Amino acid sequence: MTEFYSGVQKAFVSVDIIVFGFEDSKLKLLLGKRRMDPGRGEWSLYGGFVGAEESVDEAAHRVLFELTGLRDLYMKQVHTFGAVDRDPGERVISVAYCALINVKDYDHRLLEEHGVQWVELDKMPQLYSDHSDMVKRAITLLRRRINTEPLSFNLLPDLFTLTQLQHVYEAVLGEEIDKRNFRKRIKSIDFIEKTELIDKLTSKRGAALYRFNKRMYAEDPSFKL
Amino acid sequence: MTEFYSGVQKAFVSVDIIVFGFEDSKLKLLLGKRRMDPGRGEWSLYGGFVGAEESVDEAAHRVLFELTGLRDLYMKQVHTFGAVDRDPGERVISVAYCALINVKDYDHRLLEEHGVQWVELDKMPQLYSDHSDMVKRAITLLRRRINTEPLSFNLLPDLFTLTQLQHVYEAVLGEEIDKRNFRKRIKSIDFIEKTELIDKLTSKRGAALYRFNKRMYAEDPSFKL
DNA sequence: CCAAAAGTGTTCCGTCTACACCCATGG
DNA sequence: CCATGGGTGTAGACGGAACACTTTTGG
Repeated sequence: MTEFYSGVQKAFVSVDIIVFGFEDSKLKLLLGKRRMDPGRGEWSLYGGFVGAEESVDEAAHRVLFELTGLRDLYMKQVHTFGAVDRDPGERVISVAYCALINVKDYDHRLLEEHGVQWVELDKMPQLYSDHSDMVKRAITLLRRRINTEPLSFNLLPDLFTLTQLQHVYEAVLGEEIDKRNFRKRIKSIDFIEKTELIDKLTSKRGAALYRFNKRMYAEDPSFKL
Repeated sequence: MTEFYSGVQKAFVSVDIIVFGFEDSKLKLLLGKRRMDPGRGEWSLYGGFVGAEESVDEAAHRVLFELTGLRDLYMKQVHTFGAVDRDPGERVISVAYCALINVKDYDHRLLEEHGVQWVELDKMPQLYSDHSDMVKRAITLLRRRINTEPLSFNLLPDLFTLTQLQHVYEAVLGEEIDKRNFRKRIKSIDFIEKTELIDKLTSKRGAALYRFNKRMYAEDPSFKL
């Protein structure tokens, strides 16, 4: 049995996480400058190695927790990158994951601690190794799925206004959306609940706050925007 | 630098390939009974380890070539499976790929040589380890993409009738499609060319043979069925 | 001559899109 | 009182879904 595995080399397996946030009507991601070789000083995603006693998914959640201090965040596997020389040092195969978080939940002290910062997607610098490809894939995934899965709420606080929600869609899809058509569609989705609460921060008149009702969604998990 | 990688264990990385074919209006896949431990005798996908000097994608193509003797087949990465104990022997992380081939191109002598056979998707047995999950993911991927990417042609010969093409869609989507609506949509796609050739094998009257024009598609790669 | 598959249009209905004005309030 | 963002409805275009009969020919 061991003979069956012989003659094949092992590899390091890592996870790299594309963490998306949303602020000022812009899609942003967490990037840092590498503090270690190889690639010291280059812009890069946050990542880590898969340990011997954890699954790849678990590793991704552990690393995301390290980075954000948050658990149970929305995260999906994006793609696995396995070019021979993608890491200049050793053979490292990396599984990219995409996470969505509400920037407001993020403890800003952690930014410095991990040497990362929020960078607007539109102003993304060139990244280390194949990390730019990882981001590209993650965005493609987001765009494909945002209309068929209730992703968007993960980028917002529990309570949000319809204008905020619309801005999320506009930022992800990169195009403007008609306000009245958007709100019409939202009204037809019954697990997006209007609350009695009103947000007076962003407008003088005040805007109704809405909430994503997970239970109601779980009962009939279909989504079409 | 080497110190940076220390304290982390390496893992075997493998590829497993879900090979879809289409015959008798049915979607089928290539499955074999494992000839080796662990899991000897269980139904399983065909796979192999990623070598030290090849990328993961290259490994997938190499393994697919081993299995089919064919190159340049349509293949996409599906998902990476990394549960700690997914392989009872060693830590093996596996990247699943999905390939589409025309059964007619497949050399049937290879079936026995590799101990595999075409199994109807609807009659798929329980598979080794997490291979059933791999198949499930691959199908989800197929269904999502068949309407937005020109996949379907990869399951058919170069020349095909519209009825055959419709059967591919019906098999993948698992539902019947209205013939007139289907043909109307096909007519509006200009890179599906009608040839002067006629297929007299499946019907007495004869059916026009069509062809997917890759060049025309490459010029304007948009697809919507 | 009949069974078996190929081929062909129209109508209806629901959905998406375009589009402009009034409201409430803080400063 | 006015600037700012919140909130609302309708008409017309478009695309998808339903639906049945004629044609050809091998056996």
